[in-house]
Amino acid sequence: MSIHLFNTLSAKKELLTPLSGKEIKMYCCGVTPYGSTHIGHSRTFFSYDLLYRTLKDQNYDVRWARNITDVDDKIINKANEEKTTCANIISRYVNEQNEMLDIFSLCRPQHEPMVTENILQIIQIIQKLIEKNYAYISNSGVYFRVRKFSEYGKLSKNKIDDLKTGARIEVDESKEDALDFALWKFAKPEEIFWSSPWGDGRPGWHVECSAMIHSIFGDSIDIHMGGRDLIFPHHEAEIAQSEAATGKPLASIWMHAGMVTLYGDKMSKSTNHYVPIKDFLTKYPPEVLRLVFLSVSYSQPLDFTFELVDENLKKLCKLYRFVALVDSYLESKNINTEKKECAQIIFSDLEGLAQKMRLHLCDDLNSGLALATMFNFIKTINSGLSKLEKLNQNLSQKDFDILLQYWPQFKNWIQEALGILINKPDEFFEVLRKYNLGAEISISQIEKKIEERKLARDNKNWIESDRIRDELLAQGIQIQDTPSSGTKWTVII
RNA sequence: GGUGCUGUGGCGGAGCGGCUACGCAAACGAUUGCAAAUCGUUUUCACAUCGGUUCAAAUCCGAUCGGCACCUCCA
Repeated sequence: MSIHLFNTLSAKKELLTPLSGKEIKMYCCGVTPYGSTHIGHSRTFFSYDLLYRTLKDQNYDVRWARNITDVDDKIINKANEEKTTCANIISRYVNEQNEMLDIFSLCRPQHEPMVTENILQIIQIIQKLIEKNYAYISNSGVYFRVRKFSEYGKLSKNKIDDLKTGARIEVDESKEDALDFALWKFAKPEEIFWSSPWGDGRPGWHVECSAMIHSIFGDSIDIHMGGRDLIFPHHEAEIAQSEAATGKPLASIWMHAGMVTLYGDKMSKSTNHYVPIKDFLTKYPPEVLRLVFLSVSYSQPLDFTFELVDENLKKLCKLYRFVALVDSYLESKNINTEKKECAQIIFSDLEGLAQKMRLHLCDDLNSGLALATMFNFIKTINSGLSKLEKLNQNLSQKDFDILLQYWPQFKNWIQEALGILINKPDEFFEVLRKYNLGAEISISQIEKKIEERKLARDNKNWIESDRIRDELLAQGIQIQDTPSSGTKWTVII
């Protein structure tokens, strides 16, 4: 199956054609670890994850790198603020990020380069740019000569002269042009620094990514991805540096994940308007956030609200209920032998379901349509099973065979490809119960109550049976009597 | 000011030339001891406005009016 991806560079959806064979070289911009990871960051990380999973699912041999910017003004500022070392700040937030990745089951790249591990490569690139006259040394650092790179602006579609008139950049007397950006910043007193042929200092932000890409992958990669806000100047600068140095295109496809707003305004660390991941996880199970992001296309902006999360929690419950239902059909096949076998085949679509969903994922990661396909399937099956119940008939042998062959396979696929439905339904509802109730009522207590209620119901003592149900309801537990598999419970959302 | 994205039913959100997206919410019915879940039906012209292209436009083009992002560090 061919994969089409929207390329910011060409502003078109393009067929993915790897530079070599089935190998994909992919680089994604990571974060600067100076503050708590928030929902906005995680959205971008979820987008990377979806791309990676889709490529893997299509049997590409993906080599993936995501950097950690461990040298930056903000880290230095934060360290000074807290009177601690940069290393402390970095390890604190890198750990936090890694915890987040684990909690959300986000795939990890094979390479997680740090700037400080790549100083040599950075110096080499800058050296090359100086030799080619693309860079110059001033009294505050080494700068890239933007006007010499004629294609500057090709990613963001900005024209150099438009930028200049609109720029609000502080005029730095030592720069030849206000647009020129730093490749190497000379060290101020008591700042961390490395030696270079031009003087002690540290690398500029943009050059780090170029250097890490070149040291891991070489001159060109297949896919470069990052948040939308990095298009300009970061990615534009990366293109300028790398392509000026090598004369080859840096990346074939440039992908950008949409920004997350919080009740209408952009989530951002600098404006202190954000929901930290830690806070989110005190209220909701992690899988819900994945569904929130899967429901909307990765490139579009997303307005995060708790109403939206609640809606997705309901959707997730619906998905898990369905899994539980189908599982029960597969497990209890031989129980109701007295029932007649149904002549109609209900599960015939199951065989091609994953493939249909794949088709959407391969179309610029259209996870929303993939999910819609799944929901359509659920409706068809529920409708079929509902008729079956009405006629008091059993699943056909053919259906059972289809289930046996394709259902475990499908569940496995959706876990791998979309990263959802990774728990057993019982476990999921148990996790939800903990979120809603803390430790007030245990599963064994719930089950005891259900047992008591069953006794009352058997005696047609409806008053007692309803009393027990209301009691559980007050504790957030919803009872469900099923015709064939007894009484079940779920959590009220 | 420049650049890019965007305006879809009560809400979120796909679709981007002809086909009920999907989900949530609401109402009624079936089912149920009553519920829940599930199924069925409904929520009258859903596609910002005005022009144009076309046999056909939410979808393409133009204009107008909104919203967001970037042009300074940002995922």
